[in-house]
Amino acid sequence: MRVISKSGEYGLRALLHMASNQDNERFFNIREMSDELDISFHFLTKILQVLTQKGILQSYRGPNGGVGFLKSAEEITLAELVRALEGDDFFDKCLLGLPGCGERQPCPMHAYWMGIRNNLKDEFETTSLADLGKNTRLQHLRLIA
Amino acid sequence: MRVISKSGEYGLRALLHMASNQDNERFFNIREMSDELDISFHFLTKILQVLTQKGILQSYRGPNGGVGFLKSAEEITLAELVRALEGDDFFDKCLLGLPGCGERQPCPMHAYWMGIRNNLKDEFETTSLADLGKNTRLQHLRLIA
DNA sequence: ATATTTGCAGACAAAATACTCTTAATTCTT
DNA sequence: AAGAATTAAGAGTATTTTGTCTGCAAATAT
Repeated sequence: MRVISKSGEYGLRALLHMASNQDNERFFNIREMSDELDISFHFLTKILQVLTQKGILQSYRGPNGGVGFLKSAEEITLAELVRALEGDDFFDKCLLGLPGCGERQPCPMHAYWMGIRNNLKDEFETTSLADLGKNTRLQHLRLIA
Repeated sequence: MRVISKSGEYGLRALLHMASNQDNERFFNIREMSDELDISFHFLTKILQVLTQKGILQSYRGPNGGVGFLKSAEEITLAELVRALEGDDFFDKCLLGLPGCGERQPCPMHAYWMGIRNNLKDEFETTSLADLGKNTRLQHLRLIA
């Protein structure tokens, strides 16, 4: 079940890394992160750029530059992040890929799938990056292979 | 949420189409299906070939040839079909794509994601193609755009 | 038998995704 | 003011996925 794309995985990992740090206000050097997480620097840069454009991160250039949370990690839900990384329709897509699938013109999987999908959405909507980050730190969970 | 690939979508749609037919024993002409479902003939052929190789379908060549269920649609679970289409590890993959993620070396999302994943697996495991097909037929649900 | 219809198999092409490289813009340091 | 460090932006490359084409193999019909 590849729920998210490779760039989605990378973005999520990077932000979990940031959120697992004690200091939530801190700016993170992208090069350091790409080294630690073993993700291509330029590729990660691009992914984080998107998150900056979408108002989840802020960035500064120059020496000691980097990226940091714009909102606090408590206010960023997993759902919001995933939507930013994978597209706004992430939680609305038809399992069979049929355009315009919905209550009016449901596919055979629609009702069934909507239940599962909404469940996931609720879960992701009520989970903050801070939660996941704190857990990561306290339990020393790994973000690398 | 792109849970399944394009070829997975096509395979699922084709088999739902077959399962929604009254006659479960029938053989279906691939060309007719590709026309009705608006899927590339050769591409669909390839997808169904895989299902034939995996023992879900059987096929016959020649005039009036086609593909039909090997087991009855009652015995084919959605989980089995999706595994055949998307790979056996479909319900086991790490959300962050980390190899070897598991109880011993969990990623930050592991426990969380495992819950959601297993839920989906249970749902898919207890849903048969026949169920979905019957529903499709009785409610005239659409399998095309 | 021969021709026709169908699925099988593999090569090829196009599109999407993943990744790399180069240059520009910004910030800091001295 | 000059230079170094860092992110932004965009072009370019590689890999994977998706889709097409051509010929072969099997079954049927005549």
